[in-house]
Amino acid sequence: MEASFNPHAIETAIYQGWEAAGHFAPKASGRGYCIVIPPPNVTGSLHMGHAFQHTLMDALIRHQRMRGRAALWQMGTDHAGISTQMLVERQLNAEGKTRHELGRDRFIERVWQWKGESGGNISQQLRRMGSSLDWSRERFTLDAGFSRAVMEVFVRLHEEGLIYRGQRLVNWDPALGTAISDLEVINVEEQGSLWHFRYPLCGGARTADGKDHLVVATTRPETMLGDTAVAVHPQDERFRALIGQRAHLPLVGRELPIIADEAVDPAFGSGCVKITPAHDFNDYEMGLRHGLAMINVLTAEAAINDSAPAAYRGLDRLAARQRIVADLDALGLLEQVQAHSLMAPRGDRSEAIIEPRLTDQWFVRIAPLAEPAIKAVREGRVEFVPKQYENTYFAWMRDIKDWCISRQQWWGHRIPAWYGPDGAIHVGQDEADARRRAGLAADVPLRQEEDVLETWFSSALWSFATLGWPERTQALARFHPTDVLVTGHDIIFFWVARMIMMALKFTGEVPFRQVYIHGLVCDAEGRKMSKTKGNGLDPLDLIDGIGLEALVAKRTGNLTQPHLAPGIEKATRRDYPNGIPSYGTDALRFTFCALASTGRDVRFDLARTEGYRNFCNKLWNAARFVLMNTEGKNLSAAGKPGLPDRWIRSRARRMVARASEALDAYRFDLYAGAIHEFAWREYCDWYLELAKPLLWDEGADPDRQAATRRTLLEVLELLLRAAHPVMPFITEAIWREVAPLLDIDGDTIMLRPFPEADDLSADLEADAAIDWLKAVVAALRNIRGEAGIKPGQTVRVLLAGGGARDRELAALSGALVQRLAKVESIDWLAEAEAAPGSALGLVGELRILVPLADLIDLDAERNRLRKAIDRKRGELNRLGTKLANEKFIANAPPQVVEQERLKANEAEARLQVLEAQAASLG
RNA sequence: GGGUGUUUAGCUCAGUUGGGAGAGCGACGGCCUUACAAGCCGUAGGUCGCAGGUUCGAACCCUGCAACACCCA
Repeated sequence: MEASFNPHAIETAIYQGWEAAGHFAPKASGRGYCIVIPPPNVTGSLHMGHAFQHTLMDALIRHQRMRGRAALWQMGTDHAGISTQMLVERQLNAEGKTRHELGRDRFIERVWQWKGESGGNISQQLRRMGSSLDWSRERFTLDAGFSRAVMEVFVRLHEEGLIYRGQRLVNWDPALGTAISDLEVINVEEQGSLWHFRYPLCGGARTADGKDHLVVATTRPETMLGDTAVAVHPQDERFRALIGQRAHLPLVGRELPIIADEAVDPAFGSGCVKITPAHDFNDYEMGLRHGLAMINVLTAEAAINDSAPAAYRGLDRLAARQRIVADLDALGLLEQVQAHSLMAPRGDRSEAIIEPRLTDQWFVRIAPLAEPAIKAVREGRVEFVPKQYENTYFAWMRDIKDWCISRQQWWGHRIPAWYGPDGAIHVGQDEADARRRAGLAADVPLRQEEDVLETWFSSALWSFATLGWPERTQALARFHPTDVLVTGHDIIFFWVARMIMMALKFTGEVPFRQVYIHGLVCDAEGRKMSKTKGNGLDPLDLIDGIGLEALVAKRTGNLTQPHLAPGIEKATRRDYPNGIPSYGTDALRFTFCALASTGRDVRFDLARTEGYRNFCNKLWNAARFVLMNTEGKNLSAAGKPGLPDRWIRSRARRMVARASEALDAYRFDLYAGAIHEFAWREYCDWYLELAKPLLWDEGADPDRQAATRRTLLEVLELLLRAAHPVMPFITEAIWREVAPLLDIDGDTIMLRPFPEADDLSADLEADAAIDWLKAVVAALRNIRGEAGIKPGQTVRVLLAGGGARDRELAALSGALVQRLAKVESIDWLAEAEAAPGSALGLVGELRILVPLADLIDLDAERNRLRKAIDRKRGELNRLGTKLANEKFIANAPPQVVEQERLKANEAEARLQVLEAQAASLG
């Protein structure tokens, strides 16, 4: 083995070996265990969120695979309708072309071509993460089988009346030229204005205070072109008399009815509201209630259309806004303009301002699907981890709105509906099917719907369509419902909820039994990592390392807002003055696990990754040590293990129990902690050090030495298996060296069993003995450190006090103590013998004395004692007050009181010893 | 406006049914001890956001407040 850990030398080759050997496929027999990957965008690239969740999923899959389950991690990618189409359109634009010039078929061809070029990117990156995905079953939301599932679902929902087409007010993205769903709209607080306009009253009517006009306030003046009413609150005395009268719509010349509606807030603005049913969601509802006309005044590009007066036609909405305000002002109808902050709706992809717009769209009638999905969670058939997120889910599901599934786009599943010459709609799996269902002759001309389905419609089928549905495949029977879904809280509504609804509807089963919701990956300042903010990191850069200039170029290139580049560059140079060193996949994975506590967002901290890279190196070197001391040596199993051997096995049992429990509870942080603590703090810090003196003692019993060598190997091998789910590469590399020495069959650790705590026994005697030894060594090291005794210098030790148990343990472990604390001799002070001037350490009743002679600085020792005495006095004070409290004695459970008494006695005794020692030093 | 979460050592975070505050990193001091200086040994550092309450006893339970984050309208 190389002298230090070098991840590059091992990772790629190991992964290729696993893949070539087919180790990622579920084994033929055994109970199934399945996780479906949240499908990454097919042309996307790996970001920190992916790296995070794939680490967790891979740890779960590897753990279950090692536990003997037929573990399937189902791979697949998403066609990502809007973002992929946007990307390709941008490429076209760069060439000076548009998709419309190309036409639908050639455009789609072009997207497929792009998928062919860049679609392998994400797969390669997932491999670099060590993800044990079953590539042989890889699916794509637009592949033939999946598309069939999508068509099947659409047709059946339509047949049952759960999909309908209708004219509704939807969120319209003018930049993309398509409707989008409520979830794809992000409301951003922005500074705007509130314009107050006068609408003259018709027929000489007057307000209660004698005005001949009403005042309406709006943040979007241009929509006034589509006003069809003015509304007031029915109880509002100021306007009560005007209800049923009419107002004059300036610039347009229409007369608007004045209506009464409870939804009007009399306290907002003037108390009168202009109503534009075709361009505002509240107004739309009111329009339906009152049977108002709905006048669409915007084109698909959000310019003013021909329903408006000629003066405004063709103007962009913002230009029209200026013109209208100016014109009203000129007419003396602009009463005032107030600064006003408002929540502006923007498209999550395009960032364009969304316009509510009345269009024909396809919808899923969602309430009948939501009901069983709510029930499934309430009954615990789907369980959220952490449980908290169930409330989020319920809240959304309870007042869920019908789901707009049509998109005016080309890249996606084209809606399987055909229009007859009479405009009638015929739905079927394909055109022939539609004809057959409708009983149409072959010569009746049909025109297919132009719209495609939104991406989330197909992803909603992910749990079962990836497994072969609508065919009744073996995979479906074996792996569905899947065991757990691992995903971020940002897509509970987009995806998790919809999968639950669709799986219940079409398979009668929940899609997964548990949902583990992890946090989002944020930067050191706690901001969500994102490309546009330039604060993201590429997981591969952490694995491979990257120089500063390359990092700057990467972060500032391709920004959607190029003006941010200088700031990003500055921050990058500040945060990563030397670029990023290479940490390797295992260190990165370990970091993610260690940071993944209870579903909260994680601030990614490179210092942690560095620490875990060091941990990898530690493990690597421990293995080198073990191999050096075992290869070609006597490994006979004849000898009896010694106390340290028994102790480390006992500790290993505890580690395995903690690790398994943590993984089962999705506490990846506790799992990582259990591995880290055992490997470093117990196996390396203590066990290897305890093993050295025995291994290097030429006079030692060969069988005992062999027993220790075996223990070194066996516990290391066990540790590797326990750690494999989180650090697959390094554990595999080391395991291949270690396994042959133990005559273990098999060529990969990933198919070896995960350790079972029950296979190891707890050894209380060894635990106690080594605890004693550690305490004695710690006491000696403390004396040495504080007194400034040179590391190379040996000391003599006298033991005094203590009981029979201390004598027994000293006899057993004295030699080890000598070795670990650089002690040349240990002697017991006779009962009556006076102690020489010494530094003192206490372990229970046992006094550990290091005779001063000329070794130590007297002042340093006085100081040390004083600190110990102060600490002990403080403790005794606290206990004293507590025990003097009659209420405590009366009310606390007797065993607690007893426990406190014991502590007080012990503290008292120790304090006396310390004080006597202090007195003896003068 | 409604909801959820967070607030513990300089930083990032643990803290399991309420019973003497922990880890990693960083800091400080000392070490090239034949696996590892990506290491070893030792040390220091916290009014557990604030204010009340329940309790013999609160980081933990209850109430209010504040700051921050996210979700929804």
